[in-house]
Amino acid sequence: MKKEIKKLLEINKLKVTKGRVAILDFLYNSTYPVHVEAIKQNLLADKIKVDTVTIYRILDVFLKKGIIRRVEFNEGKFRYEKNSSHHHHLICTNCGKVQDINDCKIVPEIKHIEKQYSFLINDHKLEIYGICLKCR
Amino acid sequence: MKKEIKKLLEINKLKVTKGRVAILDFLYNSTYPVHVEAIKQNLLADKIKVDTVTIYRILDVFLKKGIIRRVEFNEGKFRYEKNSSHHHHLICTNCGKVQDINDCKIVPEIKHIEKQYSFLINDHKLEIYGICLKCR
DNA sequence: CTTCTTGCAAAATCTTTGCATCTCC
DNA sequence: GGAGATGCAAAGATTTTGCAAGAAG
Repeated sequence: MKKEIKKLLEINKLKVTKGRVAILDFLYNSTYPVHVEAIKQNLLADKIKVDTVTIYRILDVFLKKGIIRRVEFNEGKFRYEKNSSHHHHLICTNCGKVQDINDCKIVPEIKHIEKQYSFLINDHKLEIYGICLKCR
Repeated sequence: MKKEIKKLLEINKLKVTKGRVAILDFLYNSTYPVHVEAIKQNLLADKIKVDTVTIYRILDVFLKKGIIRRVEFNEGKFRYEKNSSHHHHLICTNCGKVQDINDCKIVPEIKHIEKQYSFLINDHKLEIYGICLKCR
């Protein structure tokens, strides 16, 4: 649904351009965080040519608007994902596959840490590393 | 205690050089993960000159031997820490300070995820972001 | 003395910046 | 038409590689 993508851009006072629509569409349909290179390849597969620099700039704008999130999985580069509800990640250390975990059950423990360490906690990330079913 | 550092190198069949001793000493006395640049500055403060390339290579060797660990906190560069017992990190998003959390109470939840998602889990990382006491 | 380690130079990656041109509203 | 977005070139930052010289055991 391209309409919803456009609406999302308009709500955020961003001009509707082919690059922004395509990137937002891709990120909103991906079930895990992706690299800039993966974004670029996906656009190319749809015959949409957008310079890498522009991709970075579009991602920056989305990040500032809070539309997306930026994460790192010890790979030396960033991944980007839609800023949906709080969730965590399962990462296969063999094939690199990333899977979302949607039910976070550690909030009580986080609250406990907040008290214990006198931190004002805003966010937390849980990454779980292992071997996926296919790679066994 | 430089002696223990040297012993650790010998146990791992690594030649004892001033760079290795100094870096290992620094990492074992730091209470949180540090950047390459911080390592370099620390060595310089002790009048120990080691090329940045050499620092990377020393860290690589330590990583392969399992003496240290490499982590990322969404900063676009790696941090390194001694490979001590399992623990997590509290990160101040204002001043960048990182504090270790030594008691991990989420293992039962990890076990549950392992079953639920059919992953063979090897490791997990919990990062908590907030504002530290000083920065409030 | 032999193997492994280091330094220097250079390159590879990923990301950011400057500026002129183009596009959306 | 004007503000904002893009492409291209170039630069910055972090990390890796090649090779000759040096140090450890």
